Amino acid sequence: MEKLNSSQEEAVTKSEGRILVLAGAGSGKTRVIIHRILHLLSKGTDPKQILGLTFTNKAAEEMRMRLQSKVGKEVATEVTLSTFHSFCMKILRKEIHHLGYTNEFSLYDDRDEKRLAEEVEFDEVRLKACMRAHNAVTFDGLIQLTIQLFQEFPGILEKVQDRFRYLMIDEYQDTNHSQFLLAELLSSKYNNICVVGDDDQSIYGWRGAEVKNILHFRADHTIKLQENYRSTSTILQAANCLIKKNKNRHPKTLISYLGEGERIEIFHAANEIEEATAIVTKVLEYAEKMPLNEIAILYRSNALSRNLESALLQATYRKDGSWKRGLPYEIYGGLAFAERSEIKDLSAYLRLIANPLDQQALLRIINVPARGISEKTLDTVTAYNRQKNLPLWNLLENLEVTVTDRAKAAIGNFVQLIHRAKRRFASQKLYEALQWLIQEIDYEKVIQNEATTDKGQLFKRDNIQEFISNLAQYEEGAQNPSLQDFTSGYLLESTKAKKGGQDKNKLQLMTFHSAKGLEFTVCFLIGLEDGIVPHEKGMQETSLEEERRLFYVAMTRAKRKLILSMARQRKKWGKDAPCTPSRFLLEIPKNLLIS
DNA sequence: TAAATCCGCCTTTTT
DNA sequence: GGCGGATTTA
Repeated sequence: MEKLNSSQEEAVTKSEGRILVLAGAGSGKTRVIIHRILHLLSKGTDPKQILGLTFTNKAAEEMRMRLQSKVGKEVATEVTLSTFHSFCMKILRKEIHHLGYTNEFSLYDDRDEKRLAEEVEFDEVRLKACMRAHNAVTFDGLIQLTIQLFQEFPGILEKVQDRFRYLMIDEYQDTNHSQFLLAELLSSKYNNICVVGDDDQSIYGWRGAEVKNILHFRADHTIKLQENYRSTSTILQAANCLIKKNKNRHPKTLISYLGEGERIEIFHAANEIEEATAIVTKVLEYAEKMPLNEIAILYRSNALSRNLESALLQATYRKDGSWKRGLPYEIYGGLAFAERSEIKDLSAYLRLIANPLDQQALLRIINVPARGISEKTLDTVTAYNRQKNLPLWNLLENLEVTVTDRAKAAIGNFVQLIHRAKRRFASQKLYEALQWLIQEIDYEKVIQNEATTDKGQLFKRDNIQEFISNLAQYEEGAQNPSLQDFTSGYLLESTKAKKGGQDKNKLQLMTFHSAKGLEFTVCFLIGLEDGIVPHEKGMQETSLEEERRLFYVAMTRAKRKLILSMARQRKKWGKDAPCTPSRFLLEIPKNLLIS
């Protein structure tokens, strides 16, 4: 695949105007984006004027690497390739003071936001006022406030427009309303915007993504990339037939050049246990012909991995002349590093030290470890603070509420602690101050309390060490290291659980959703029963289309071999329940299947 | 204040 | 069947 095909060529060279590139699964989307940038550069465009927005850091990073290999590091770093969120974060850290926040604002994650929303009884107006009082911004707020900034201060918008004259957006089918608005604002002066995506792979509607953005994009030119370089024609035909049933889509048909390949296997097990053991047996067969990480087992929901995991642990097989027990696997979708309680606690301390208005951070750790500030005391204090409309922190510093003497003393100690911490963080290395803080508050108490097993405690301590060294690393590398920058970076860079050892030779297990963008030689799709695929809560007309797209995404991950499985009976919340095959299976032509 | 028990729910999760 | 959140109990 050295040369670009004709539609890829067209997508690369149409560099002016509003361009819609409908990039089917496996059609060389990233390659087109990279070549587009190369094409712009070859015409003498200043790399600083090119902006590529992605959804994930991984995608941004991959693009940067591929660009770097073509034009070298120096030019590649001049091109801005970033996620929507970090792009907006950079702007807001400079300009948000125009909107009544300070540039030290905190980033609230979904839980922080939810808790606050409950507090104000889901009153949007009060919520927004509270966010400002806390000097905090939510994920989507990063984008909404950037829009607001651009609308209220056209001068700032124009500066940004003049800087970024060529805009490219990856995975455009996943944009939500504010991302759509942002893209329109950014491109409205020079009118150069190229959006790349696949409406058939829009699977995040439930998170606010709007397929209509890509379905109704006002395009000067639309280019369809329909040549697939990933899968056999059998797999593609099946996927094409399935997705054709959707009404809301740009019609397209993927074509394969890889030959027919083998037919799709269908396997109907008696129950979920037998399904799992049968799959493991088949995996062992394929494992003799290829590295394990070219094989994936995909499922609709995380709960379906359980039986597989136990079957994998029990699997016995011969390798290098001796018998082994337990097939190595890697499972995606554990708790992200930043979501772990010990990391959230320490981040909350850092957030509070950086931004005393950050009330969610304050409330999270005011009694962690337990220091005698009870829920009741907190209730009294927060009620008073709402009534007086004072920041909670100021109230704590200047306690004028009737609480018990014990509580008063405890709060006084806490306030002193934070003041001491502030001085520490201002006067020594951040990571050293953090080490001091962990000792000072005796966080070990929390670990012993929360983790009952030795293993669990060890895990938490490891995570904390990891967190400290992350801070040290950050401090080393950053231009102007700051706590708020560090803590929000943690949320923005979804640092997933550290990938297991360097041994890449592990079977891959993940949900359909997490498989998007990946490919495997052999794919098993399991639990293909009505109620799971499509999910029982997604059976209405519109969500059914998204469920179908999700199944389509899952099918098109397979390069050479696709195996579909289901059970006649499956334990549902502890009880056996009969199952019927997924209605989507009926949409695959029979001649492509074997059972 | 913390432990113990109970109740209600159950998807997917790019930042 | 199992987890998180709420409520009760020591």
